[in-house]
This record gives sequence, C-alpha cells and structure tokens, in this order.
Amino acid sequence: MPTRISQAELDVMEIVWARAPIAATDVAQALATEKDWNIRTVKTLLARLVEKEALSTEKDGRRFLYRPLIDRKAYVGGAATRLVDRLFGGRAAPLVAQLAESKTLSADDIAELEAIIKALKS
Amino acid sequence: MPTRISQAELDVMEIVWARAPIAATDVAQALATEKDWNIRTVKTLLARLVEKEALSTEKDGRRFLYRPLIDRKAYVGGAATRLVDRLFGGRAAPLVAQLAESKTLSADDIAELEAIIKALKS
DNA sequence: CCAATGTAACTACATGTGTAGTCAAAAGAG
DNA sequence: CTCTTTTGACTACACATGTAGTTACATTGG
Repeated sequence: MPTRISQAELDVMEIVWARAPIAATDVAQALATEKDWNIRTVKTLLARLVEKEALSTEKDGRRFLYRPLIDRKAYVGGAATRLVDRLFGGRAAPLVAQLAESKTLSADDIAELEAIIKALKS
Repeated sequence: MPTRISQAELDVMEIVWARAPIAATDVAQALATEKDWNIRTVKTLLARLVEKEALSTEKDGRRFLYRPLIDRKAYVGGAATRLVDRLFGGRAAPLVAQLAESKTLSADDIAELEAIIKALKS
C-alpha cells in the first residue's frame, strides 16, 4: 500500500518536512498565509497522516510534536514516477517535451537540464 | 474548474482517446485485459465523465457513442504542470534530476532529452 | 409473437477527502 | 481554588470515487 496522501494532506506534509519536529498549532500557523484553514482542519489532517503512518508523534508536555516518517525525496520521486508511467508511457523525454511546450522554460532551466543530461552521459 | 478526472476515469478516457467514437461495451471490452471491471462500472465512469463534460455522447441506434471533449495533450500537459508546480517548485530540472535518479534512464532516453534541449536552445 | 438479452437510467453503498464542531482534561490567569 | 484557554480525542457531514445492483425498454433469435 503506497500510503496515499491527498492534496490537503500534502500541504501539511510540506510544512512538517520543512520544520519537523513541529506542533499542530505551528503547522496551522505556517499554513495560515496560504490556506484559510481552521486549526481543527489541520489537526484532522495531521491525525489522518499519523494514521497513515506518514507522520510520527512524540509527546512534548501537553501537546504533540510531529515528524515525517516518509522521506520527501522518496515521496516526490514516487509521484513523479507514477505520473510518467501513467501519462507518458514511462518515458521522461515526452514529459520534458510537454513541459517545454506548456511552461516556457527559462534559459536557466535549460542550462540546468543541459547540465543534468551531461552528467547522465558520463 | 479544471475538470477533475479520477484515476479510474482516466483509464476510461485513455480508451476513448485511443478509439473514439466508441460504445460503452467496446470500452469495457478494451479495458477487460487490464482491469477486471464489470460493464456497469465502466458505464458509471462513462456517465460521470459525460457529466463532467469530459466526454460527449451521440446516439447510434439504441446505444451511445462516446467522444472526448477534452484533448489528451492538454490534459496531460496540465497534469504535468500541476505536478511540477506542486512538488518541484515549478521547475522542470529537479523533476528530471529526480527521474534520472529513480528510474534509470536508458541511453535512448538520454539521447532524446539531449535532442529536446538542443532544440530548446535555438 | 415471445422470451432471452443488450443497453441506458437510476440507485446503492463503502471508503476517501475537505472542512469543521463538540467534549473533556490540563494548564495558566487571577 | 475557579474560570478561561489550549490541546487532544472523538464525531460530523457533504461530496468524490470505486465498484456495482435493479429497472425498464428495445431488439432479436426462434
């Protein structure tokens, strides 16, 4: 079971990845600028993530601190792989071609990509 | 409203994209090799896609033929863009770097990517 | 002509997801 | 010590999604 994480849950994960260990209140605070979520909503999402074993908790006095149990890099890599497999027949090139078309890559982006390719060829 | 299409619905869309105009039965047949879905399940998915205006129908005697209303390329491009925005800060390079790490790109893939980059630089 | 079958329309139901509300215990304000 | 506030635990509820069942025709093989 590749621990399914929903959109809203992912927003919470991003905060935890960035600032773990962190308490529920602080997660809510950190999200406040972006999302207009009630603290209870954030807590529900945290609880669901704990249930899904995406986060662990540890008591800190009367409250809990949350910590990621899954690695961001691994999650993101999995998501990217799934997308490529589902929509691009598992090939990276068409994805890049598509992004090139729809996103207007900057010169920097292109240079970066070039560097990556160069490294891959060695 | 970026017409949300679910996983199962996307499987149906792929068939319709590939063979439109097509009847419900034939969609089910085409999916039979991959998915073990009841014809009713396929019909429900088709109905939901019509409701979401992702498919159009046209009567063909006693049955319906389905046809995509949204373009595969546009959909796929949107999905790729959303992924990049959500997980890679909107930058293509980290995505490619990630894929390079987790998917082991073939020599062909790399050559293709190189060609794409070259084209982008012009 | 009549029963079996194909097809669409409608209905069902568990689980996931977004978005909270209520309750109760604990801790700090006076 | 009592009242308010904070925090976790449990509950709620609508809509989405996966996965079908039931009904009512319409067609077609005999």
